[in-house]
Amino acid sequence: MPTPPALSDTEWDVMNVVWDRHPVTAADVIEALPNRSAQTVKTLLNRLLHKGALCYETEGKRYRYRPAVTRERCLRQASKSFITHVFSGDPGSLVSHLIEHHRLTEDDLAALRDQLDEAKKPGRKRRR
Amino acid sequence: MPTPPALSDTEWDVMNVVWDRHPVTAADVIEALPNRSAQTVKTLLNRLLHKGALCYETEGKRYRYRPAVTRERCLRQASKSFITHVFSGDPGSLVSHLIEHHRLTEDDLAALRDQLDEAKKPGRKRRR
DNA sequence: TGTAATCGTTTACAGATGTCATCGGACCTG
DNA sequence: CAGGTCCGATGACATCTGTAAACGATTACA
Repeated sequence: MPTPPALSDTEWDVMNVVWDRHPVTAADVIEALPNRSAQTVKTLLNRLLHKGALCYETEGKRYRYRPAVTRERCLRQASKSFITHVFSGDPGSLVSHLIEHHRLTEDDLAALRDQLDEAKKPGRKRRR
Repeated sequence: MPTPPALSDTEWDVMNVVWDRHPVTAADVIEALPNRSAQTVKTLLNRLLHKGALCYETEGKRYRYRPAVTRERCLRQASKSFITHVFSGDPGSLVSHLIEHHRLTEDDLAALRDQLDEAKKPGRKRRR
């Protein structure tokens, strides 16, 4: 279980498209990211291939890209790094900050309440 | 209200020290960050000065650094960017991810529950 | 059939990042 | 006073990022 490759902001944008709709062609990703030029997206796909975040099968001359790493693992990695540097390693203060400063919907809040109750249950296994 | 300067991971490490104990000398920061070489820390302090994140007063030949931007503003900025790219703009799913995958203490959970209750109060003003 | 549109690949490039070495001046110490 | 020390400033440098042009092969259309 090697560490998943670190992703830059724009690489996350690309990977999110791939995770959401794989398999995808370059054209699909380009269409999904109207803010970046087609060339830029192509470069990013290529870099992600080389850093092992993507894989592909050939379909005619096109590629059909797929994730080569799970979103889950990348999210953990990124969140951990973010918390370490930005929130001095304290996940609690990040959550707190989010609830205070980033508008959550009523549904979000309700879901979180449920999740907290769940997390509270005694005897629940905590992952290390 | 100009946008606060973007901070890199190592710059956050430095800024957190400054926010926690300002005013600080370079030596203070170097001591607080044993993982980086003294030279590296000095370079970071210099860059942070030039990008307007720090200011200082002279004390003899030393500098006494202070934050030139609030941690609050920088945190918002960084969290927003992180959510946008890594969590596709959905703060709720970040909070959810944190509760699931990043161990929070019982105190954290209790505090969050209180915070949620607070956030739930009807008629509470939501920021834009 | 030749020409334009597609694709992935390669090359480019400026700016950011992380890490340090070196430099010139002030200071202290013997 | 001379040599070492400490300080901030400056120079270096490899790598990463974001953005995109140029290239060669292939396909599709006129």
